[in-house]
Amino acid sequence: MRADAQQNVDALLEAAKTVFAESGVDAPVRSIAERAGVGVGTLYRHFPLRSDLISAVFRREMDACVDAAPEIEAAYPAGEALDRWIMRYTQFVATKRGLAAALHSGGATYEPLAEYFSTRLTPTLRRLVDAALAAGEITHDVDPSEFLGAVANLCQAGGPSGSESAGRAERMVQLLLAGLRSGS
Amino acid sequence: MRADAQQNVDALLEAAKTVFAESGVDAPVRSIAERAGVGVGTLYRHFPLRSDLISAVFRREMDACVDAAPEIEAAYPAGEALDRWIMRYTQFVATKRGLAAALHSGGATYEPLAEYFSTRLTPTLRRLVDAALAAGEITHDVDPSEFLGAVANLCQAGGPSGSESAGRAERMVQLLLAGLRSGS
DNA sequence: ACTGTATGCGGAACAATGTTCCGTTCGCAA
DNA sequence: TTGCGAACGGAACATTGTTCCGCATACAGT
Repeated sequence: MRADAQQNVDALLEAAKTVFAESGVDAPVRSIAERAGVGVGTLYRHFPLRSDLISAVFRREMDACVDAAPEIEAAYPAGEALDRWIMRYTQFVATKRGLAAALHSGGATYEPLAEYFSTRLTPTLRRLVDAALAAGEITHDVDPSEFLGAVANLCQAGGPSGSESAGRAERMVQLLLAGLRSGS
Repeated sequence: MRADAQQNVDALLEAAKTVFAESGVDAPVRSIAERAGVGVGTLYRHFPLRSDLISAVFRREMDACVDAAPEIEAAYPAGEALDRWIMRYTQFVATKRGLAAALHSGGATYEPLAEYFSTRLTPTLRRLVDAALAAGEITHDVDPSEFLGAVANLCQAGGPSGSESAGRAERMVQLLLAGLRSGS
């Protein structure tokens, strides 16, 4: 790869990270290209699909989330470890405005993102749930993929008018976790 | 109101209902106008905000959901009534592709819709929850507005690749309901 | 150092869609 | 029957995703 190309890729990733944080993943492509100081053609050359750019930006943080699991597992009993990791995950998703929506848009556009998402995160949750079940700390099993999707959905901002989102997502996720423990 | 205007409003509502069911609430405005046999100008005259059209289309069904509460309350014990009504609500939201997303888009565009949504549904859930609490059938209180928002979010289609949505939303909503009953 | 070429660049051009505007039509009341 | 103002239709404009292509240039080979 030519040196200038690599430079542009880096600039694009940096710009995208900033713009996504500011305006969510639905931010206009042009604004990203502009902030990176390149033309839209350049952006599309390196990231033919919008999801490629999103994937590239969030992949690192997803991995960080996965990597946090082992130490949480080591430090806490199975049930609490599950809770703590899910809250860690919740905070990750909650701060990425529009990530959840993109993930669940249904369209094939975001398939690769969702694919990577599941591939990395699902096994981690599977292990945590199995451990908690074995320890008898939760009573219900769940499909990890479904659960991750559900939490991501709950993290979406907004809500019928009144309720400000501060803590809303966390509370609902905790309710979901509580559901894993309810009798029968 | 002139007779032809009323006719067009009806045609637009009918067309919108069909198109929304087919393609979700994000369907192009033109396609609705076309199906109704009117120009887009006419559509915008009667429904200046996109949300006005959506509101008008779904208002009736929301009301039906609210109206279902009393008979459910009369027929079942408080706890089960809560469950049944929430599942009724879940099915309503789940079949309206994009409704939840619109509701939670955050933008002021959908405020009136969300407003109406909350105004009608929140008091209903408040009553059901209070009754279940009083009967000791659930142990946690929740903010009705938050809970309704959470359920709507869970009803959004899709999910990280693998999981087909058949029953996914229902399962997660039931987990949420179970959370209301968990110890402490 | 020089040069030729393939790689990469920028942005104009195209397509889809929401929204506005205005000349024209037509329902309805006098 | 007639006149007016409400209502109509769709062209025009704005925004945004995506493609395409003429031009610039990094880098290998000499």
